[in-house]
Amino acid sequence: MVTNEQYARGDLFNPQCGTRVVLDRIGDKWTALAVLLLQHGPLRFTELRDGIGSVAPKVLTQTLRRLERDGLVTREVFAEVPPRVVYTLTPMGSSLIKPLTAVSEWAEEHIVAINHAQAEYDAGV
Amino acid sequence: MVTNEQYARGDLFNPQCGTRVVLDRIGDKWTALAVLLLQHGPLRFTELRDGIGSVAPKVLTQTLRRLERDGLVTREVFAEVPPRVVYTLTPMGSSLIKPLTAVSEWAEEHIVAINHAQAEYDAGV
DNA sequence: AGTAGCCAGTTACCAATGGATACTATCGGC
DNA sequence: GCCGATAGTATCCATTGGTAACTGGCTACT
Repeated sequence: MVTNEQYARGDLFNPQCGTRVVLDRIGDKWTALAVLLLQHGPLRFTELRDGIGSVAPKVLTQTLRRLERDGLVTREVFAEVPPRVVYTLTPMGSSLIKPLTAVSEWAEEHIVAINHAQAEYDAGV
Repeated sequence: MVTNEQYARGDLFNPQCGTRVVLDRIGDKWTALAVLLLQHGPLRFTELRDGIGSVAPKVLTQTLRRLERDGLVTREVFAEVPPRVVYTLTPMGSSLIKPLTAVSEWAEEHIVAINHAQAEYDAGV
């Protein structure tokens, strides 16, 4: 039975809906973090890599290339030695900061409760 | 060189920061979508599975178990035939809806621009 | 009596994504 | 003529996600 109510949920049930497409894109392991890290200004490849700390260069490259393809960051190469590559948020990329920050703030507020819930669950409550 | 500015970025550079831990958790393939789908009320396993459409039952089970462990959803089993299992957002889970909706709205607003950027990138501009 | 079906999964196996480590190109300095 | 710095590739391994088939308890149909 398909009710009005189901429709009122938005078309999240449709795999083609913008939300789902975008979640597929920014919902991988490092994309959201990379955008958040770039919010205060451009960063170089190594700054991102060392900042994240645990990402393999291959994976960081993939992440940044996808962001570039999606029009969320620009990649500027300076033909110097040693080479310098700078990643910068585009206006569209910057506009994503606000919603991502909302998630980030939620995270900071609830991380303790989440850890607590996990401990209870694991204790077999 | 470590500047004040780097500190002002928040401790996103620290892998233990709440934001990063939470992004690791809800940043997998189906978690955010599952929470969004549950926002209008409880759903059964098959409702989620059929609604998402392309998720394997094994993976959906994993996703829901993680959400339960994190204290974001509750899992109620009714000992009927055929069995009935209902997933419901906890208050903490519900509080995540607002930030996730912010991302969702951003997605709906920018999906066209993203597709456009992709097409340009792929055309080798 | 036998069988088929419903729901909420589980099991076994395969594909795709992510991670660790080593290597490359370029050039200036030692 | 060798080292080091940067921004990556290349190669191989680990972890996650996906596919398809099966389970188990009970009901309904034949």
